[in-house]
Amino acid sequence: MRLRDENKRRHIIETAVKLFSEQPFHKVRLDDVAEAAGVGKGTVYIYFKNKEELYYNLVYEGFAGMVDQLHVQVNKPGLNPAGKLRTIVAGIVEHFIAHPQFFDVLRTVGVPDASSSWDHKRKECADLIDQVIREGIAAGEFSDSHPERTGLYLMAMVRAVMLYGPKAQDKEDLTEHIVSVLLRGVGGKGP
Amino acid sequence: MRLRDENKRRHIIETAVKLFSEQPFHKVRLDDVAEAAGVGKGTVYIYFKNKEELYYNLVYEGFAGMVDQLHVQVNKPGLNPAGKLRTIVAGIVEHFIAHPQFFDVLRTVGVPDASSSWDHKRKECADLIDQVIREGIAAGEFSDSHPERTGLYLMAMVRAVMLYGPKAQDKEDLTEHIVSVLLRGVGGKGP
Amino acid sequence: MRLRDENKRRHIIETAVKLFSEQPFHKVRLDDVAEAAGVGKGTVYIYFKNKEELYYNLVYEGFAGMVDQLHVQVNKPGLNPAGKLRTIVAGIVEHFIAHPQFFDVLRTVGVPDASSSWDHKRKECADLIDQVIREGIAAGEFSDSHPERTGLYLMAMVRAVMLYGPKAQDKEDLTEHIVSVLLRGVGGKGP
Amino acid sequence: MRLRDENKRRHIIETAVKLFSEQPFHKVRLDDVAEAAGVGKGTVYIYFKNKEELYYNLVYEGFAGMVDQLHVQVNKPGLNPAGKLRTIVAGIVEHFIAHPQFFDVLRTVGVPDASSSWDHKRKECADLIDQVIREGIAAGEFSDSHPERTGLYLMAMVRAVMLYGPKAQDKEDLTEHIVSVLLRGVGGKGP
DNA sequence: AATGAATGAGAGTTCATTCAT
DNA sequence: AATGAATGAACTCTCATTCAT
Repeated sequence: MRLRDENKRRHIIETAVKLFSEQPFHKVRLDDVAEAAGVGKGTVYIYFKNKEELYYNLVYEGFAGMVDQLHVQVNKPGLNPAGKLRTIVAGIVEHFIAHPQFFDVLRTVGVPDASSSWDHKRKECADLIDQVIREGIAAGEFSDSHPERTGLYLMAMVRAVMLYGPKAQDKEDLTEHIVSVLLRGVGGKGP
Repeated sequence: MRLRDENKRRHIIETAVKLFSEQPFHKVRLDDVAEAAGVGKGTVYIYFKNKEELYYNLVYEGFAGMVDQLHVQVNKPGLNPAGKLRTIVAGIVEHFIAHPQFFDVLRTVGVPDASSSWDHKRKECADLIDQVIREGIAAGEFSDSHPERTGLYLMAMVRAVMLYGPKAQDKEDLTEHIVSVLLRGVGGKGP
Repeated sequence: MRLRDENKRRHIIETAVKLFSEQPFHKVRLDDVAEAAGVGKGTVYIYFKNKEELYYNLVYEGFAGMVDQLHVQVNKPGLNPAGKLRTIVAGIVEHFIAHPQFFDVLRTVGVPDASSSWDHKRKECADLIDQVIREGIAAGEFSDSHPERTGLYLMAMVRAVMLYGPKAQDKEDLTEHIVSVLLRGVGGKGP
Repeated sequence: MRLRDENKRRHIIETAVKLFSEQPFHKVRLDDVAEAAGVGKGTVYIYFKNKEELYYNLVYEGFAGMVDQLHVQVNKPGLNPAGKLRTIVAGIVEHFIAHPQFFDVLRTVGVPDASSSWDHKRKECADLIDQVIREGIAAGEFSDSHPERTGLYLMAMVRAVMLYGPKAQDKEDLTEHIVSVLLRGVGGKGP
């Protein structure tokens, strides 16, 4: 499994993402992946040990890219906790509007085992949100008895809307609504 | 596919739920389902058209049972909108603590296509929440620009905590936290 | 509910013997075996774990049948040691003239590992010969410093002639020659 | 397929002999041969047309070397027919004790087709023995109705002991025993 | 109705061979 | 000449589905 050409690897992954988002794992044939990527079937096996590993890599790399981006965006100076939260929500929303297949991919097979680097990255994302909330609590702006859960909530909310909500969503509107629910809840008097 | 023996049908479904919660769809063999249920392979095909249909039935029936229960509980007299919301959250949390495999099933395969009765039931659940929120808005107690999304949020939040949160969760505490985030958000000053 | 059919098993084995005798192991495709036997590919896997096991069974059962026959024939009353030796040689020669593929099969892949039941059966055959020779020695008719080797020699001699000798061999003539070499060697004066 | 570097060719063959003696033909991958020989996979194809040809060459060259040696040894002056026979047996035994993989190779795959130069060389060996026996017959020392078979017997006897006999064999003892069986048989009274 | 032996399309995977470098 | 990444035909094997009993 020598990786001569990192571009070819990326190309195979990107092709596979497309296919796995259209059909569940067991209906995507490796032949199709190879053909769609314009490489031989054996070539896929040079870059990935097997079909599962291809799939896990594809899931992981997509998600990891997003989380890495979030880190950068959140740490830009001049953001208060609420601004950071909005930045995170906006980042996640943006990412999944740009890559609508991603949640589909997660949906069709699920997730590797809990000890995987994938899970680690998801935790990293949850921790990022957790920290922002704790920062807000420390600043006296937030109040949350379980910030660690709220990170999970946030990701789940985006996921749910992306998967089950109406297809065309206004990016800003969606971000605002999630941020609003997260910050103020629905239990206030109307403005 | 007329169901001769409703008990046998239920038994097959319950056995299948267990298997599908442990492994992804494509790794559960119909042989295994039949053997675990203690029936012949052909018998499964008497009750279900094929593997997919078995799976969809199993997902649907679990979810449908929960939604039907929610309807009953929410319509009990003497509940204000916030109380209804709490009832719904508590119902969903309770159901998935009692049937932890159910979300695992959802995780490992995903969901049938959008036109299915399954989706219809999910919409029914979302609508139930939607109505409660609109009721709250009408009563001047809630404010939400997109109540239809909030139904999705609620289900997603429970799902996320169940799947990715720590294993042992206190049922009341979890319910309270979700209700609290939903009603007041995290953006308030601490008490 | 059809029952596992021992006849079908035998039929598959016999078909496979034919194919394995015509081509080396790695050139015989399981598809061909199934097709030639007139059964589905999967059926072969019901009766045999995999291609290797099919092959080993086929080798073993052919050889075991011969050895069992030899036991019977040698123990017929009224045979002196030389007669027993002749009986064994005749038996082996006869068997491999009747089943010319057998040695071909052995030739094309060789033999399973030393601990197998196959090896055990070969040893049983060698021991049978060994005993006959020791019997002859005890009776003062034979003399052999290593009777255990001579069993190997005998089988090898038949094998060599069958594999590398001229195709059409006279059964009696061949038997006589081998017996003669074994009993008197070639180092005597002509008659 | 012009051989640039005869040393490299020999090195590949010797490496391959080792691998083919450990596993049957279809389990030895050309990758393994190349890697074990420390050359690129393509390099093997410079020296040998394909895997089969590599194998045949390896079998042939090993055997041819032995036969050529036998010719030399047998034609040394001062040997009577029995001495020549003993020389041949000793030569074959010696060769296969020195190169135990060789028979393993024969065992694991068998032999190319009958028309090959390999078969020719085996015939040459059998003829050598045949001639010695006929010489003995002419000299009134031997008697054999089918000397052409006896050549086959001799080679087969060595092969059988090498493959299936106990691992550690005394070279002289083994030679003596084979010669003794060949010359006098086992059918004499003890000394 | 119930069964499980039989099926065979098609899956994932391997590996001898090629060929651009 | 030497290489090893790339190839894809062909492999072994699986498993959803059928159907004779």
